[in-house]
Amino acid sequence: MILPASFYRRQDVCAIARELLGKVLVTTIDGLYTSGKIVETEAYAGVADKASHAFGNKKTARTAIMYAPGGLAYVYLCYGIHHLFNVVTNQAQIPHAVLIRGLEPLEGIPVMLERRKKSKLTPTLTTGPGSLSAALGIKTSYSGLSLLERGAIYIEDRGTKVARHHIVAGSRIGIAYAGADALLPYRFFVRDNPYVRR
DNA sequence: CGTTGGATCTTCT
DNA sequence: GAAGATCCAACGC
Repeated sequence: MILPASFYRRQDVCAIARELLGKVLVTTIDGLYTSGKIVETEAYAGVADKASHAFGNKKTARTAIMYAPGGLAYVYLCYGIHHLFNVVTNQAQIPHAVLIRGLEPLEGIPVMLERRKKSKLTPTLTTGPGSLSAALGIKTSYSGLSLLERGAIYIEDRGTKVARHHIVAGSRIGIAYAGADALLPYRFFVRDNPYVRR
């Protein structure tokens, strides 16, 4: 089943990030169906989190959708090249989000290989947030899209459970500028999964 | 195997 | 005008 609004609109963004592990991200973009199991996520805890785009209640044209009720996509461009896919969580005016960082390919693998211009399946196909977005066809133009219906992008629960002892928490990647907040254990991933960045 | 640097462009100062 | 929630090919060891 597609994850409902009640899943996304809870208070605890870290719990949501942890529970997204094992769920399936599905896209139908340019008429092509692709999917993959989520194996790595990061939580961004809104106005008090220095690593978040919404730190200090900052609102810009780009970050505005983070202030919408949970259940939307937040996609933005990083380093001018990479489209990073996030899920908006919590209630309206509380700009929490979860970055999807790693995916284990399930369906549409030939399509993903074509989009990444690769000839064979290796973990680099969908390891890392920029790579997985490219493989699934996600672009910044999809920012603000609802994940609650069977549209271009949604997230499903297919009954896959990740055992608690297979989930590891650690510090987030690439946010050294956030000072003490860079040390928070807001990154979650599946232990020993090849599609998690080492 | 570890390190380095180039690609590329939106966003905010 | 500078920096950024990155990736990977090309090196040197």
